[in-house]
Amino acid sequence: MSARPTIRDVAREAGVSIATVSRALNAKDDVSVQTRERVRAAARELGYAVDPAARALGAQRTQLVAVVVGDNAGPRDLSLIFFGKVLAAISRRLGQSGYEPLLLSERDDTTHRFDAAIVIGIDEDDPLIGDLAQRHVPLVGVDVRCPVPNAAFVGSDHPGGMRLALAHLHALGHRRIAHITGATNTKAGAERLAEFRLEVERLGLELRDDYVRDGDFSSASGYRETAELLALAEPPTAIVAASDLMALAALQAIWESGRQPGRDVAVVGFDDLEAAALAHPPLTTIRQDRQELGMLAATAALELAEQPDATPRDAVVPVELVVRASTRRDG
Amino acid sequence: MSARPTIRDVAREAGVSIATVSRALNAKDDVSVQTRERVRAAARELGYAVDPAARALGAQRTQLVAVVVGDNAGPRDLSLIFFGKVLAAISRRLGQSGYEPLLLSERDDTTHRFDAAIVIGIDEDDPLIGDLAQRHVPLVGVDVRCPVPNAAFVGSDHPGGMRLALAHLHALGHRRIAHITGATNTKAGAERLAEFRLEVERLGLELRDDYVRDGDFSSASGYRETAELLALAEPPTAIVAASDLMALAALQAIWESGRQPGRDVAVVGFDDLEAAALAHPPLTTIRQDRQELGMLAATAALELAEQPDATPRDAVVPVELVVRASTRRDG
DNA sequence: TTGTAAGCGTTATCAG
DNA sequence: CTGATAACGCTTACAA
Repeated sequence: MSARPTIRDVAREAGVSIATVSRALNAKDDVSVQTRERVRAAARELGYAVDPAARALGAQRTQLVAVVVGDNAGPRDLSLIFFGKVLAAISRRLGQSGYEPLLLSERDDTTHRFDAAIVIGIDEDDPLIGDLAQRHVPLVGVDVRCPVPNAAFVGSDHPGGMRLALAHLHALGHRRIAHITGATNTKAGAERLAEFRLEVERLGLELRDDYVRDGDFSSASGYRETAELLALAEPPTAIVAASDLMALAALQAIWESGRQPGRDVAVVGFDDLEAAALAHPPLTTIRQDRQELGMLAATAALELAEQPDATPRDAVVPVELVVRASTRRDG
Repeated sequence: MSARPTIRDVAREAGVSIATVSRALNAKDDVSVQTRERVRAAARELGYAVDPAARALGAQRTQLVAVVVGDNAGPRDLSLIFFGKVLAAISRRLGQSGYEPLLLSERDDTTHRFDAAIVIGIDEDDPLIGDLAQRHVPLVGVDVRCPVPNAAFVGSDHPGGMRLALAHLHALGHRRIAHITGATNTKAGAERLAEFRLEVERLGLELRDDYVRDGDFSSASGYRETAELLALAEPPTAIVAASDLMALAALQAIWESGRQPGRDVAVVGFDDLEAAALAHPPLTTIRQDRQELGMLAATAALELAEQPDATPRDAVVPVELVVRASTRRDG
């Protein structure tokens, strides 16, 4: 029994034409309130729901938002550690407006059509961005500034985060502060590094080349560079790592050198992953509001999907210093 | 310029009818090889790609697989910590076959249509499962046994994992072993608990009620229950936690009690999250092959999508004991 | 405010 | 093996 009811069934039930049903259900303003209510009642009665495929074909909109999670912040699965929460928030926000996220692989043949796309963790010069722009897909970059017109941007306040970290350490009396960078082909990595340099000068500290170490967000690089730092003739008393994963690895390297993190070397991370609070000692870190990031990205995508000519506005999400024992002398 | 080419353009270019184009492109067997090649060439030439909406309307298949990540393993965002990697693998595998994952929220109005669904981290009696089954959507459960006919199952070997953990600890000489359970409304939580009981008996150890503590996978519960265990008159010498998050929290509680994890109390986790190796001491754990889990789930979904009457087969993915310092006396 | 009817781009049926 | 042609279910001018 029960083939899915179509718009025609609803029309019959409500005693109107299918065009009217369509209008009523899509909340067009040119339907009388009465008819609209009657139609809606009929639809509810029959358990009718628009067929998205038919709608897509007829109206050229799919109610789908593509989400592309690249891997410039670590291999793709690692990126999902960071972005999982963002993804969840995106999904939630889109759902509220009757949209749904389509999870795209970066090198997908991208067969499906969608009304907007959110890109995360990909490079600014990724050809994907050009492709999408050319197809007139409204774009939202999360921590990615898409170099095309009409793309929205949502990102964390990375420079602000670095300032918070350095101010905190400086206030604790640290003067020899090192930075293990993230991948500098990402906005997060590049901005944190740039601000580190500026702020170190601003604080009147010496900007030593050997205190700026190339990492790539991965724990492996964090471990490696920390070991190098500790081996210096004059090791730093504090390390700011551009990711929690690197910071956790730093703690490990510090323990293994016979020192005690917090007491002997202070460590600050970035992100506030779940594991940060569970570290030993618990990790001081710059928390990013991943929930808010996702919410804003989704909202921007919806706006652009519904009026592609709207001028996309940038959103910079504040970050927060979370102080834990890894920067405490009595750690 | 350049409206997307349609099947008609390809037909014209190749000098055949649109019906033939459709057949050729869909690899039907009733097209001559020559025509097929000619059509394909024309399609490539024009940069033609099927419009998925039109296809969905005509053929009743969307090339979409819904992925529902519930939150019975922690709030939704937390679940993504575990399942992010699974998700990535699903996405990759689906992409290979021209399908794409649609990320559904559990309480979504599920407007979109899809050819199969993969459910993760939801309860077996979640109404969603019934809904989907009724709509004749082929189902694949990851660590969820869907109580409907024709649903495939993919899961880790939880009992095997527990046996590995206990055998390891027993071999190290531990006799007072406790378990902090996961949420027992999940297969992972329930099976690990059940096997813990069986195996403790099998090893000839005493099965003490106060050594079986109710957790829910979250770090908070891990911390709480570990503290309780340490406060016992006769605390255990080893703890098996049903998740790494709980195990990491256990390490913390142990440190804070003035004991040293590994030396004084051994800890084994489950999952092998990225953070496990970065803990202090690094965490011994039962690694789940999340990549394989996702791959198998996607493969099962594809099979069912393409022939819904195929008998779904169960897949149990082996787990692996990863020994690190948290079970080493010299930890 | 509402109805009629022409697409939207495929797939599938049925002749040929 | 190939070609017409009728669905598929909806949106949207255009008319009324």
